[in-house]
Amino acid sequence: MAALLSDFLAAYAPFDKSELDDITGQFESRKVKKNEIILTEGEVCNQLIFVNDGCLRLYYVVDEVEITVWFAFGGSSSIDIYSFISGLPSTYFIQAIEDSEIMFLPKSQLDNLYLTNPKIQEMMRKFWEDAILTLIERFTALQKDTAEQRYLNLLKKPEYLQKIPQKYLASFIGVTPTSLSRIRKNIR
Amino acid sequence: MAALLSDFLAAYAPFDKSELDDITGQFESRKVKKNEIILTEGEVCNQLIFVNDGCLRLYYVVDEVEITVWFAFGGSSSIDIYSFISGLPSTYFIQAIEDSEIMFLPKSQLDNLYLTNPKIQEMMRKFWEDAILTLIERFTALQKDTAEQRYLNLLKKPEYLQKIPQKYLASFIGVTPTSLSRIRKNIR
DNA sequence: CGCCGAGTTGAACTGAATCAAGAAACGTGG
DNA sequence: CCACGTTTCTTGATTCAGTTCAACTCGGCG
Repeated sequence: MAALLSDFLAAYAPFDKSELDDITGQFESRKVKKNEIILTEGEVCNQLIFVNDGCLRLYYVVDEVEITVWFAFGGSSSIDIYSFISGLPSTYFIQAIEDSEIMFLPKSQLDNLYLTNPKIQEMMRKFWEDAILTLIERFTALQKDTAEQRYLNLLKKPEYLQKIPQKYLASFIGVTPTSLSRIRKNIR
Repeated sequence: MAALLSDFLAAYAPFDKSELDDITGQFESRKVKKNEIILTEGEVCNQLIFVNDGCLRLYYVVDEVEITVWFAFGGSSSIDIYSFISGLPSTYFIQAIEDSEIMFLPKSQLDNLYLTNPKIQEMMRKFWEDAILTLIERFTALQKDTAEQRYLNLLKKPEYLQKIPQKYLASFIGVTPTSLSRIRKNIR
């Protein structure tokens, strides 16, 4: 049923079966269509969003141009972390790249869980630790790698190339679609 | 005595006085001279480092060139977060920019604290949340602001300009010292 | 079949890097 | 407290990676 989500949570803290059932039972499930917007700029991201199946992308818009910063595939989470933590209105959108099934838990409910089960603190601590490692990797890549190197690294993740249109991948690695096209040409 | 550190910890979880004394008592204190290296590339960063007084910088080296990624003033922490979390050897150096007094807590001791006081989980969760907000802000600035805008933002933090040599500030905002010099020229 | 969005390609442009040389600031020892 | 050497900062000339704008091609879908 919520096996993927259970596995996801169990990776962060030593929950037993009944705890996992209790926690996953508090998530609500929802199906979203391709291109549907799950979070809009200006809203507060006050839900933990977990992708059961499909793929979401997180992006922001500057001067009419969309900058994609993250993709979430089945088995992973998709949140505007900044808004979620700070409680401030989001500057991001979350959109389904394909028909997807998502599970979400309101932050208010998470706050309750903090009080009832101390392992939730540990889970979220480790969840954030994971997020930090990813953020630092991306930050460093942006600072010290060339666009071509960043694209070569992307090639190691075939699921990205299969599912995600090139125009989204471009801003994800920090270039324009035009440049990404040229990078691909050079590599062949 | 360890008042700064107490305040720092208390900002993250509702510790009472005796808990704070207990925790801060487990930190060791050390004085370091200007230019002294506290963490070297290749070492694992297995200590929480808190700056009591002075200023440290975190940087890495690519092709003989130093890239500074963070400064820590008195009252804040200075860790290679990536190595600390992952347990992998660090790719960074931590160096004192001026004579400083630091306090540090080995990770093994932090792991013990996790077991003895559940509030420590909460503290570290919120500590990471803080770190994430900072990381995202810097990531976004690097992606969407021009070098000049990033410098203008730096101007809002006078302590940076006072204490930190320009050559360190340059890579911190993602440009070469040469470019920073030109940016400053244009602004006047 | 025709259209429309995605991707490619070319030409011109631009922000920042690089390389090199000179000026200013700093600190260390006499 | 000054003099000298070293480091930091500035400035100029050139190069380069990546952007911008525009035109064209391709492929899928109504």
